[in-house]
Amino acid sequence: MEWKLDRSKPICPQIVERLHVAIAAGELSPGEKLMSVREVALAAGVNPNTVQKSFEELERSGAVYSVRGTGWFVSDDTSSAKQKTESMVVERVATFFDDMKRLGVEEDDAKKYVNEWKGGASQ
Amino acid sequence: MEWKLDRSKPICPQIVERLHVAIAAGELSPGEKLMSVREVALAAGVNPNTVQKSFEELERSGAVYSVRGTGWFVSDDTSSAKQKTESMVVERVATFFDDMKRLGVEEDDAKKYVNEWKGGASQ
DNA sequence: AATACTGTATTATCTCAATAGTACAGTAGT
DNA sequence: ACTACTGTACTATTGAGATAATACAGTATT
Repeated sequence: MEWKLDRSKPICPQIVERLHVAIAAGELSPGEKLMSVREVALAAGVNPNTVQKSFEELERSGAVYSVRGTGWFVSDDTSSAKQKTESMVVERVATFFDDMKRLGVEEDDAKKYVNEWKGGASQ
Repeated sequence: MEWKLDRSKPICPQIVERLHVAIAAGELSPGEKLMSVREVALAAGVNPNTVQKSFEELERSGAVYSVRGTGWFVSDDTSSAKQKTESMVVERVATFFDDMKRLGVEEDDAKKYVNEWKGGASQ
C-alpha cells in the first residue's frame, strides 16, 4: 500500500480517507489484517501516534476493529467505509462548486472548465 | 464587502484570494481605497496583524499598494489580480480531479458527478 | 518462560498560524 | 498644534497538529 501524503495538510484525515477508500474499493478485504501501527508509521514516514489516532478514528466509523496485542482488522461489514467514501465524494463536489463560486465562476462555467479538462497524460 | 471566512482554514490566503477576486471582477476599481487594516480586522472578526500580512501578500503580487499613514489602494494595473484569479481557478479544477482520483473516482465519473450536480436552490 | 511482535497510554516538545497588546511613524482635517 | 485616523513593527502568547520518547499491556511463536 502506497502512502503519498501531503505534508502541508493534516495527516490523520488523509490516512483515514485513504483506508476508507481502500476498504470501500475492496483493495482491503473484510477480516484482512492491516499493517501494524508502527509499520504504517515507518512506511508513511509519520509518527506512530498519528497512525494510532487515525486507526481509532476508523474504528469509530466502524470500518476497522482492533485486537489488543494482535493487530487491526478490516470489519466484516464494509458498508460504513463505502458510505463514508460516497459521502466524501459528494462533499468534494459540493466544495468544488463552492470554491468556484468564491472565485467568481458560476455553476455553468465551472462545468465547462471540468468538461474541457484534459487529464490522463497531463500533470 | 462581506467576509465569510472559514475559521478551520488559514485566514491569510482566504483574505488574499477574496481581494484578488474582487479586484479581478471589478468589484474594486483601480485607485480605489480599501478599508483600513483595522476596519477589515473588525469586519472580518480577525486580528489586525493577519490583515496586515494579507495586504502585504497582495502587495507582493502587485494587486494593491500602500501609502503610509493614508491607506491601501487598488493598483491601476489589475492584470496581476486577474492572472492570479485565473490560475487559482485552474488549480482548483486540477486539485478537484486529484481529489476524486484519490477517492477512487475516475475522470469520466468525476465529470458525471459535476454535470449531474443540481445547485442553485440546493444547500 | 522467553522473545518479539502487537495495541495502548502518557508526557513533553516542536512548529505554524493566528492572536494579543503595545508602540512608533506618517497623513489629514480641524 | 491638536486630534484622529492611517500603516508599520515588534514581542509574547495561544492553540492545533504532529512529533518524540518512553512505558505498559496483551498475544503469539519458539
